[in-house]
Amino acid sequence: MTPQREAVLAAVRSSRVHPSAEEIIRQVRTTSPGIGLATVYRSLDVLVRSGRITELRLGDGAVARYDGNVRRHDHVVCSGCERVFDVEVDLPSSVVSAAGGQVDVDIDDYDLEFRGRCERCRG
Amino acid sequence: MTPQREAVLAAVRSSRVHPSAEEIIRQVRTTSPGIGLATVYRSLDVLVRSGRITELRLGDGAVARYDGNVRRHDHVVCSGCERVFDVEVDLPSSVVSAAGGQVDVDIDDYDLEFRGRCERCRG
DNA sequence: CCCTCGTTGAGAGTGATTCTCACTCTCTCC
DNA sequence: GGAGAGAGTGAGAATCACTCTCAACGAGGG
Repeated sequence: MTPQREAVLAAVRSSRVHPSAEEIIRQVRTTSPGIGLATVYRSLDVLVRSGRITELRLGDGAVARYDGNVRRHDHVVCSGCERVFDVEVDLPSSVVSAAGGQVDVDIDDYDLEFRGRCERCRG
Repeated sequence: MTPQREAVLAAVRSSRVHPSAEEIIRQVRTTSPGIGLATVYRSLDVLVRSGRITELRLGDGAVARYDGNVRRHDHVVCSGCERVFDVEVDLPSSVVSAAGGQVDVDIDDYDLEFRGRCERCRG
């Protein structure tokens, strides 16, 4: 762990908004002004591979977002403002086994993303 | 609907592999050799907006894939070969309402993606 | 000290997608 | 049975998020 990687990790962990790489670099540069773009991307990659953060592809999937919460959880995305909220729901194992029963794949994980309108974006 | 859009729609509908734009253009050019790349992307956009096909972002989300099956269904992605399989599972409405109970969002849809290893990629 | 090796920052490169623009086609509407 | 308007097209440039390359740096071991 180099100071740059620590700074990136701290930025992801302290954010509540599932930040993109661009938001992370903006935050990190407030404390480490000289850090390079490539270093941030490399640090994110290292942190994802070592299980310290997770990478998310939400909504249209165009940009990667990062989550400092590595406990299993799911997301709700507002289709108006694209904000992302964490939720903890229990997917019955019968659902997973139902999926596994339909194709010859050993399922070991899943991603569940809900979509809707938040209170600000309704009406 | 122009001939180009018909050709793109036919290519997506006839494919069983959730094709990317690149795979679609390759297929479409076998019957419409002069079609341009931009036209294929524009046609895909029109078809998605009109609900005739759906766009998927699976796995790392780097490339968009398209699905001619617009009935609600979910996907299993092999983490080895990245092949995508359709499954029809029933997410209990209690799961959706549990998610909706945790955040102030009116949830109207969800995406569920399973990951695992297919029979070819095991071992 | 000095060497090695991993890491860094800058900037070029990449791949998927989108934009721009001149051109064409298909409709009206005289 | 043109004329003009508007949508759609193909080619190529542009964009965007990200990844690679490379020279320089820096900590640790001998």
